[in-house]
Amino acid sequence: MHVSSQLRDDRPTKHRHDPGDVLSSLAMTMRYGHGQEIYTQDHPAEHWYRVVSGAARRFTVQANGRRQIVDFLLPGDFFGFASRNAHLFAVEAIVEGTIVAVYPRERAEALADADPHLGRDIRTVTAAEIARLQTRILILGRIGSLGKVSAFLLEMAERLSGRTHASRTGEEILLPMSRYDIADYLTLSVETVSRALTSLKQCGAIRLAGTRRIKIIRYDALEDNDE
Amino acid sequence: MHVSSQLRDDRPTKHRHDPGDVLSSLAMTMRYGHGQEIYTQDHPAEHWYRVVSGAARRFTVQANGRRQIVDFLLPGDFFGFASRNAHLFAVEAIVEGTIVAVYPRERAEALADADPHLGRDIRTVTAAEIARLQTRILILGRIGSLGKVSAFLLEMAERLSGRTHASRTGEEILLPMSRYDIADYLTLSVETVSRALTSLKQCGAIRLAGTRRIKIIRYDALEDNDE
DNA sequence: CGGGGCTTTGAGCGCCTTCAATTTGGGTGG
DNA sequence: CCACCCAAATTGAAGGCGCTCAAAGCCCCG
Repeated sequence: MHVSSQLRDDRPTKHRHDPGDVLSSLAMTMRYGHGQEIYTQDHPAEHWYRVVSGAARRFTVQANGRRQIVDFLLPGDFFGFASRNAHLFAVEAIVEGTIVAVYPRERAEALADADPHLGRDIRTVTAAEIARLQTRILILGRIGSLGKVSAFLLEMAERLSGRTHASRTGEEILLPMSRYDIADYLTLSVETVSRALTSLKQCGAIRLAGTRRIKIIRYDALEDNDE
Repeated sequence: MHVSSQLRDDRPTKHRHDPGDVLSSLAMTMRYGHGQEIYTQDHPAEHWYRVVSGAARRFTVQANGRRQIVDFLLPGDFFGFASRNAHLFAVEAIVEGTIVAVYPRERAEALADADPHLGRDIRTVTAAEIARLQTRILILGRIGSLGKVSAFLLEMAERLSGRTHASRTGEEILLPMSRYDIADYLTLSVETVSRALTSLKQCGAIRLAGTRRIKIIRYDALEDNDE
């Protein structure tokens, strides 16, 4: 299955000075296979990153062996700002052929020092990551599997289909991640995720074409699952 | 009960150029009473903030009426970076007499434009907030009430007692928040939080003096609750 | 066409929630 | 200073929901 077409970064540019453009002189683009690591936990934080196409998961493996996915990284997302010294989490590509732009941190910082506009852009980008994580906490904080899965679908629909929150055209989305990934993202078991999806399908809120093509039929039905 | 003595900001300064010092020329200090709001949800993001003393909670009230606490803000924590336009969450002081430094965002940004060093410091501060939120996701992602409450106690012990992770002197910590706050922070019911604390007390991991003075006896016992 | 991983479905159980009652403790006014 | 008061905290009992264990499809890829 090819997901790259769905995941291509074709969002409209919001700022006149796109951080990616200004930084592009420093960028190396890397290509990763399915499941390939981009960096590991405790790896020195020598770079900033940006997903160009594909998708990745940021995660950690806890002492009990359970894998916790901190968040998913989609086209346009910057990542790697978390720490000044070493990364707290590992990052792996999810889909085959994920393209990531890599910026040497020291030189990027120097560039930001010289260009206040870039500095502002970077603050904007980090603020966006903070907002994303805070939204994530809300999803995790939900109780009930239907609420979690519903919120997850709404989040992915918004982040995958060009972030245009208003344009709920009901277009199909193509999930780049497996049920296991969703489970470790929502802190649910795989079985519960599967049951929630079939439940949503049977009540007419979504339509499933294959396992990863999902069309949201009734947004209100998903939003009403708030407990 | 007076908690202000415990919560005074006496952490050692890590950086030569403390962002708070450089920004201090812009700072207004505000004082808030118990439960008083610092800003509300959807309030225009016109300021940056820093907790000087006391404590605050960042939260939202969901459609089902449940209150979700996104994180606690303790002395030294900056907050308000989340969005460029409007705050996604409300912030309230928890303890009586909480002191908060307030910086006008536009002028602070201008100052950051002119002073690359301040720009870096702000990036460091936002990176710290990102790391805090990511750690928070790990705590929320735990399953089991003992694991959540244990992780919460370890987090608070580290953040309240000078962030010196190594110095596990076993000193008492004074929780600034109620059981209800802890419950809404961990997505548990108040009763479960209470039961977990008594359970930890009875197995000798912690000692309770009153309801908010907690002494951690055996750190390893708390860390072993990782599921 | 066969294999193996991913997904779905089923049954029983444990843990957290809910509802309810009691106790503790901090704050206030006499 | 003490008694009162009410919110916060604790404890108990019953039920629901998601997890675990188990097995059967489904689908992609060789």
